[in-house]
Amino acid sequence: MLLFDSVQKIKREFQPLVAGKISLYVCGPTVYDNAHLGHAKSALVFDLLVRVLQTHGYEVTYARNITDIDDKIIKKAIEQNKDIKEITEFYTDVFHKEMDALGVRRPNIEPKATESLNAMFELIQKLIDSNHAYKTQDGDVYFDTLSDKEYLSLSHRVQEEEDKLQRVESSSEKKNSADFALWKSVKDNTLSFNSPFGAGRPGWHLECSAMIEKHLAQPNAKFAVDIHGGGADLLFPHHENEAAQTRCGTNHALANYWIHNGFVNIDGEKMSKSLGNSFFLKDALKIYDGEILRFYLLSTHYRSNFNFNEEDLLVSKKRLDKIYRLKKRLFGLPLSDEKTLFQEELLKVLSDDLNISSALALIDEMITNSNEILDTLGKHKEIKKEIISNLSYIEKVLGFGIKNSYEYFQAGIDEQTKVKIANLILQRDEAKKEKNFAKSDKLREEILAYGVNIMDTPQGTFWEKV
RNA sequence: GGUGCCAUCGCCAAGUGGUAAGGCCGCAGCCUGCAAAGCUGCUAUCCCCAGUUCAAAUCUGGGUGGCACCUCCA
Repeated sequence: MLLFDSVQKIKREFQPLVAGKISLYVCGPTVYDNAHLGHAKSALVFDLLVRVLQTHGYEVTYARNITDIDDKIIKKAIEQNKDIKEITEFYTDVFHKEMDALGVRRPNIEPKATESLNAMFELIQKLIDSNHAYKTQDGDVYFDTLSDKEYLSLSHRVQEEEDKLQRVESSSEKKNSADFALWKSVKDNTLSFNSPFGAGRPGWHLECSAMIEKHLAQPNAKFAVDIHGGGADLLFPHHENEAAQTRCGTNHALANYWIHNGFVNIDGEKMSKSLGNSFFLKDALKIYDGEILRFYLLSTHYRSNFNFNEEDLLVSKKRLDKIYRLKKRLFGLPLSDEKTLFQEELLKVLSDDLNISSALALIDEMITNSNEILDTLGKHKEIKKEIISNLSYIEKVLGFGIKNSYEYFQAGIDEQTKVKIANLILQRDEAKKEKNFAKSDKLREEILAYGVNIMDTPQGTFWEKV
């Protein structure tokens, strides 16, 4: 398995810290607003990574945090005159449901900041004890970036000399402009926790380091976890700071491999709250099937920037349709998990830093070959078994084709309409038998008016939602 | 300004030294009462210039054009 390590900037052969096991930590959402397509992309990428690693036989422990302590959450709670917990629980629940719709499996561990405070206190204390952190007169605790010789080694950034020298006169503030808060003292009545460092709130970067120590860290390994992931924008400062905290506060570095996914843009522009062009998942899911969104968002390489547009999304729908049409041709036949060459090749390309384009090309080729065989050798039992096992392999590794194929094609059509369509098809079949094609064509028009397509096959007439 | 990434057919997109995958669209055909679906065939020399090499989309240098991070952000 080759993975591109975004810190070393090369593809590296993956070697786990413990044979057969993998620890993976991914930065999850701050639950103060609806998730957008970018959150979906990130979750999908790591869902795919976990599936591929598991297919290789690794036992993966996957943790993705929920940030439920944050200034933006507090702001929203005040604005809406709601309890903070009400906000965080609501958006956590929405996030879960939306991820389910995308076929993103839940991580094994989903730690929350509010449940990880003791781990954070421990880490802060260690950093203070080792002179990597200091307390200001205001009661804040800062990480001393100058005390970490390797600071900025992750993001390969060069710290400006002026910045370094920019020592602040007042002792109540931080020593260096790059220093970041581990603990922020809070004087108001918003959201505050008691700590050995006084009442306050943790800095954002701290929770990830603390949670990793608490839930995943290998005590005697060189790295706390095998893989740490997140969106490309997190590399600096978030991951840089996490790495510094862990490096200085524990006896190991944070992660052996760093994986960062690319961005989702809309009309060539970055989605952002400030630009007001966020495409929220809840809105996307109203228009498009979750599995189509899954296919679309995964259809280009995870590190590339992704430019969302509806035309390309509809192409993804067509490609997914082809999987389901093949599945429909084999409807009702027993499942099979026979190993095939196709599966071997699929896993091989996905093992090269998740080369999804090559994987999709293999799938299209498999579908075309299978359709051709079914067209010509309709009764070939062994071949059918192979195709079925290939389809279930795609389901397992990529999460495509998980639904019942009839339900997939008829989703969103109510029962009443389904009955009407079925009746019209019966009438049309009668007209066709009588060779009354004028009538049968007229009936077809009526059927198409429901926004569905029909197809005559030797097994009868089927319909699909357009 | 600093750091880094990218530029492949009308569109999306692999390939990163050995002579251009795949999908969409389009065209032609098979199948069909006609369609739809499915199948078959056809469609690019890789932003520009120079260099290295027996050989470059792939390496080097220089352009041009996009983009990201440097502040909360997936």
